[in-house]
Amino acid sequence: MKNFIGDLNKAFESRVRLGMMSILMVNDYVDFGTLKEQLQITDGNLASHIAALEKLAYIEVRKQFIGKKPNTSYAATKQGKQAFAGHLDALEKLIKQSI
Amino acid sequence: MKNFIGDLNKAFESRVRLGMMSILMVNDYVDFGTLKEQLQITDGNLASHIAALEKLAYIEVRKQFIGKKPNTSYAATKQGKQAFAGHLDALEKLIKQSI
DNA sequence: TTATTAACTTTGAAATTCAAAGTACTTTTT
DNA sequence: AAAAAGTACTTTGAATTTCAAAGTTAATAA
Repeated sequence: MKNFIGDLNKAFESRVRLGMMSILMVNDYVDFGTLKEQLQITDGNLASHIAALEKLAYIEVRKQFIGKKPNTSYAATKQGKQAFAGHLDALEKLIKQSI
Repeated sequence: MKNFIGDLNKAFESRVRLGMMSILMVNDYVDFGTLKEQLQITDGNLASHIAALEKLAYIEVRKQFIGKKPNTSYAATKQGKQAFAGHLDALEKLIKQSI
């Protein structure tokens, strides 16, 4: 009976950030509006989760204009992907030992 | 790009409760001291997480004496195992779509 | 010029998590 | 017999986290 919870990354404990990273693992540059829609949260809430992941350098921001509209997009950094993969690893181990 | 975070169970967002349930999925009746040692938390903290899961009827309590020492043990209920399995399912989907 | 849109920031409240200390009851040690 | 220790808590309060709502900025559209 081993204990894997020590390998879980605190940054990904929240379901919102779990969802965000999951989306950003397979999509390069997803914009604010899309994230908001996918995660079904208010923009203030999303902005603060983004800030948390950005502070850890797990995601990066790209600001541009599409046509004449401002568009902010987010992508997982290499570090972010690595960290998230590690978290998923820990989750998988936990799942396996739970079966 | 589907979104699976809606299927995650809020009761299992905390790593402590995640760890507890993971232990109780494969071990029938684990006692307070063992859980405390495995999870590396204070007894007050453990007690409150236990209370949370008990309130949801995800775990049940058995109080007995072993020799002359009081011994309190916990087991996952059927509902608890079901709920946890559902949570792990959601996590697995999230993991799969993140690869 | 007023309204709208995008992407925030700020504020504050609610919820969560946690450690520390206290408690009750018993057993062990001195 | 008295003091110390163990088990399993409960209570308290503080720190952290999460969240929604409202306000902000800057640009565009009506």
